[in-house]
Amino acid sequence: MKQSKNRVEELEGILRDGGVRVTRQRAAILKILAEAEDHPDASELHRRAKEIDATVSLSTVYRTLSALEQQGVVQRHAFENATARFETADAPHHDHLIDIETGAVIEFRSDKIEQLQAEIAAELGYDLVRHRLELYCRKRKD
Amino acid sequence: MKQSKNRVEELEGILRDGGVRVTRQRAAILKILAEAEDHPDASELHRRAKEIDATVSLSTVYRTLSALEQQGVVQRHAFENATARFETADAPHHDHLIDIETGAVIEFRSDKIEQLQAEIAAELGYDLVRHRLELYCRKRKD
DNA sequence: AGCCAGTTGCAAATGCTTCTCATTTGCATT
DNA sequence: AATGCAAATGAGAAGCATTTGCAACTGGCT
Repeated sequence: MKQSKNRVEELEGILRDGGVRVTRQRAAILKILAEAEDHPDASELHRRAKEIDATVSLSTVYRTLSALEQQGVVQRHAFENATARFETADAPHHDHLIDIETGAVIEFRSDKIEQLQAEIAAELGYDLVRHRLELYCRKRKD
Repeated sequence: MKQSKNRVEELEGILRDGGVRVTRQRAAILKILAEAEDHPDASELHRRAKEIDATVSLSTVYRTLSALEQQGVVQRHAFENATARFETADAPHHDHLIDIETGAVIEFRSDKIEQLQAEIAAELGYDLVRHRLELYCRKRKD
């Protein structure tokens, strides 16, 4: 929260450097993204962004997310039968554990798994470009 | 191929036991699925099924696939920005490597990764229910 | 053979996402 | 500060894969 202003300015800089204009609407969306601790979808981002700038349209949210994705500052996730969800791409690579009861998303990282994946691809004669690993879980009851 | 007739009869038995009628259309779809060596999507299945029974509609393909999925004889996969693809659920569990140039799907299995996934979930206080692991790769050139 | 809930084909509806287009706006240049 | 213009915008239409409503059929048990 305290740092989100800096973070937003940093993101705006990345956009400008990439030749992408920083409009009022985009600034609002960036702020929301920088503050988000969860993995909101487009319409949730729209809902939140409208509180900063009521003129933001859903089209613009989608267009901005695509632009941000291309600039590499946002990542799009398509979890099981759900709409696309987004997060800023500042954190190092990680995979996701999804609570199938609440939809909550927990990030994790396993270097061992990362390495095994590359090995498997290599064995099959391929170079690993990217991967998707999602664990659908239920909170342990006991 | 030689065994697909038996396989189809087996699948039909599963359906009947599950209280699901085996109609002309469903028999055609089952045959196609049993013969498929790839991971076709709904419209490809439709195309193939129509060669056996021209009356099969795309709606029925979708409805049948849902029924089969519920009976546990078919698995649905939603790979990156693509339509859902299906395969019979007879083979033991495996994950998928997708050739990002051709869309080809290769199955693989790593007990080590399976085990690591369960460990990660446990560490985070969860029970792993199911998971999705997809490797998006490019064929090694050299 | 006859019944009747389960199935079907068709078309219309969905829901997310992208696109079209007329209008506005950022911002580099005067 | 005013100008020019490509980029961006809002609103709504369009796309696309998938689902659904409905009237007409049909498995499969009696």
